Order: sequence, then structure tokens, then C-alpha cells
Amino acid sequence: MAKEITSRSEDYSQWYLDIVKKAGLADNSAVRGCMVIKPYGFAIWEKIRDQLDLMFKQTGHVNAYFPLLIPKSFLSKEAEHVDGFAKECAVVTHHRLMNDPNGTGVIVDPDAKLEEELIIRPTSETIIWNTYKDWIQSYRDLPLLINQWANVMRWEMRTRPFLRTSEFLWQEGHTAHSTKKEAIAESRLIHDLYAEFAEEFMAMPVIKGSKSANERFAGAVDTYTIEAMMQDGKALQAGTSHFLGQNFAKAFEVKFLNEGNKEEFVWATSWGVSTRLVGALIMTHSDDDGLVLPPKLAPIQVVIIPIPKPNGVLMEEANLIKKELEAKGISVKIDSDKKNRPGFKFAEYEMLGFPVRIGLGARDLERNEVEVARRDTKEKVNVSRNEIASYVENLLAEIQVNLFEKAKQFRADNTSSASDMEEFERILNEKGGFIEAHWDGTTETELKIKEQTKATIRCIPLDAKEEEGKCVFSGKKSMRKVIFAKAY
RNA sequence: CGGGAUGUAGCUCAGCUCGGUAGAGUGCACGUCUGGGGGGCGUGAAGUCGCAGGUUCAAAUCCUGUCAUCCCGACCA
Repeated sequence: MAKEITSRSEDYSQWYLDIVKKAGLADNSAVRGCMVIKPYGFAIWEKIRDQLDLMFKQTGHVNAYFPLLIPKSFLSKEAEHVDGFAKECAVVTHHRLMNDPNGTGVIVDPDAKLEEELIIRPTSETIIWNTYKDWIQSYRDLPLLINQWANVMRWEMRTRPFLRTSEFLWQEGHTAHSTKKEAIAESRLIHDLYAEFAEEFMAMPVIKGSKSANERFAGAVDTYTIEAMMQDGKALQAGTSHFLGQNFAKAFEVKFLNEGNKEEFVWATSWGVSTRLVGALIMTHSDDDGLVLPPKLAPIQVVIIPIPKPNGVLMEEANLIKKELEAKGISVKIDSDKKNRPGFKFAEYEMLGFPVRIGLGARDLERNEVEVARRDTKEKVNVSRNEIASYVENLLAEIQVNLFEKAKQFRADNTSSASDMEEFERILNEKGGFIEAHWDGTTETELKIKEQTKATIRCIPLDAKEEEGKCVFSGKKSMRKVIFAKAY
């Protein structure tokens, strides 16, 4: 069975699709633009979800659930918000089907038209703020720190598994505060939390920055983003946290009485990451042999493959090793399936991205050692049997660090700076990656650069140093460089 | 919604020009020899040829219509 995948150099896009398919992460579905997340893909999402959920709770947030359907009229209450999402909403217009009187099959019952049409949430700000209005009366009700894990739907033209699907899973946090300062602090806190998660757990380096007006969330005052670089040099927005000001509070009349018994509008934030992170994980670390997963997010960290012989001693030994590893909190699978040969299994678990593989055969038993292979570098070493648990424990930590350092180096190697448009376009065409350049701060310039080069401003880095320069496009004065790139 | 292509076994595809009993590889099932990097041999199950009409003694093949999917553009986490 030749389960080969297209190489990255040949066709990066096809390589990605091959990984998703052959590592068993997702399938296409009967519905255009939607995907079926298969058990292994979902297991990765569960690792992501569980860790983030823990981090949200550690910072004082609680979970709740709001409905899938939103009255159409809610969307239009915030002017920019409706502009941003109206074009991609699925709309529920009827509530009943009937048998087609003219033939077989069912049709929509024309008598079952809804009085007010409902939309399937593309995001939940509107229904949530409509609800918060009833929950908030006093400054004593604040802050309100709520998150929900949910699915949302945006009717996309072109989709790719995990990176962009019409329906996707995500978390969306929606918080209400009594002061502007506190709301900004909340949006920054989550921004930091996302960056920490990306780097510590996904081993994916990110640039923290704010979005330009043009790239900002519809209805936000400020959008903070974490931007990552994929292996083809394109940028991926991996998570966003928005300071919403009082926009939604005003649209939905969410007011509270402050300590001085005066009525004020509340200050708001919202923030989210989605199943897109699974796509980010794939495109950050994986190689031409398949998926590569950081140990902290691998559904199972170690696979033990017994090299079969007609006795049960190998299985006994494999189980002993498994117990020793599990005692250190390491997740382990023994593949004793007789259907496939060892060589097949080696390739298979590389495809699945298991960080560590242990080969155990008669030869090893005699020598009192095992063969340990790491997925990230493909190195194999023989390890003494009685040191196996601590060796693997250290190795997993080392792999986690190595993946992060490698990705960081890649980003550094593919980040350039440009001082005029000729240089800008040359870098973009020949090398790609991130381009640091001065920008005059106007939407007009941003759009012209986008039109001319297809590169957009990914973010204005928070740690950008103040340095006077000239806008790469207009030549006007600029005080800091921003990050340009082609983006997913 | 514009431009291009494709629908035949679970998957990848051949067959169509020139009409005549539905094919291959892979996967699947069973048996067997194997087993330290994607095994060998044998046997077997599996397809309303996207759908609907038409031409014909006869249609996967020719004609008309229709549906769906994929790729390229406009939109986007």
C-alpha cells in the first residue's frame, strides 16, 4: 500500500489536503463547504479545547451556551457588524416540510413561513448582548466574564479543511466591564493568553499585534491578533481578541448604574479561536512524511510496536513499559495488531504524527534495550531498558522545544524588510514570507498595496519600536513598521 | 456569479474517437508463507457507468436536457 503524499515543494496546497486525508483528520461531507471532523482530528481539537478551557477558567471565566439561531433583526442593530457579516449568513425562513403533492420527495411548506426570519449565527455578539441587557443592572453585576464553545456558520465561497469551512467549531468569549480601562485590559489579557497557548502548547511562534482599521473585526474599536507564519511563507491569523468599546452596549442598550447612581453604557470585549488552529498546527510542523505534532497536543504521545515473534514475552514487556511511561503522565498506545507488518506501522505512525515510537523485538529483549525513534528529526537510538521512562520523558520535552525553535528560525529566515515598492514586490514574488515596512497609516494606501500585490497588513506589532521612516507606498512620514504578507 | 474541466467498484482511473456480455490498480474478506522501514502467493465479494429523455435490433460509448463536484477569479477566522 503506497500511502504517499504530495511533497511540499511540488504542491503545498495538495500536500496539506493529503495530510488532512491520510492522517485521518477530516473528510469532505455531503454538504458543500462543510467537513466531517474524524476521531483523530477531533482528538487534537479536544486537546486544544481542554487546555484553553483550563486557561480561561484560571483567569476567572465561566462557560455558558447561547442559541444557534438569531433573529434577523438583531444583526442590523450594530451598523458595522451587519456590514461585515450580512453577505455570508445562512437564513432560516420556514419551519416545516411537506410531501410534494406533484410527486415524490418533500418540499418546503409554503404555509410555514416564519414571521421573522432567523439567521444561523456567524458569531454571537448580537444575541449575547441582547441577553446581557437583562443580566446587567448595576456595577455589582460586572464584570461579566463568559465564554461559550459552539459552532458557527459563515457561507464561504471557497473552503479548505480546518482553515476555512462554512461551519466551524470555536470558542467565543464575551465580557462586559464597567470601565474602558478594564475592558481593554481584558482584551489584552486574552491576547496574551492566546499567544502563550500558541507558543507553549502548539510550539507555534506568533507575532502579537493590532489590526489596521481595514482588517478589524466588524464592530470592534480595536482588534488584537496573533499571526503565525506557515511553511509556505503565508500568514495565518490564529486568534483574535477585540475591544468593542461601547458599540454593542449602545446598539442593545446595555446600561448599568455606577457607584454614583449614574447610568452608563458597559464596555465590552469578545475573543475567539477556532478549529482553524488544527490547520495551523499541520502547516507549522508537518513534513513530507505526514503529520508532526507537538507532544503537548498529541492525542497519544508514544506508540510501542512489538516486532512479532511467536511468544507472549514481547507483549508482557510492552505492557510493562507502557505502565512505566503512564506513571510519568505520558500517553501510550501499544500496536499489537497482527494485520500489518512493522514496516507498515512505522510509516503509519509517522503519518499520524506520534512524537515518539518505541520498537521492541527479540533482539532488544536479549540486549535489554529498546529502539526509540523521534518523529521531529527521525533519529533512532537504542536506550537501555531500565532508563526508558526517564529517557522518553526528557525526549518529549526536547521535541516540544525543538519544534518551537525550528518554527521560530523558519520565521526569522523568511522575514524581510522593504523600503520601496520595487523591493517590496521583488521580495514578495521571489521569497514570500513576512515583510516589515513603513506604512502611512491610511486605509487608502493599505488597499492600494493589496490591489497591487495581494499582500495585506497582517498586524501592527505591539512591540514595534518607534523609528521614523517613509511609507513604502506613499513616501509619507511613518513612525513604525508594520507586517505585510499574503494571508490565508 | 464569470472562465475551464470532470462524473464508470470504497478510492485513483482506463474503456467512449469507430455502439455489440463492465475493466485495471489499490483497498476490502478468507487462507497461507512471513515479520527490525509501506511484503509474497492463492481464492473471493464488490459497479442503477451522475440523473432524465431521445436515436438504435443494441448505448458507459452518439444526441438533448439536467444535477453535482473540482480548479481559476470576486468574499473571508
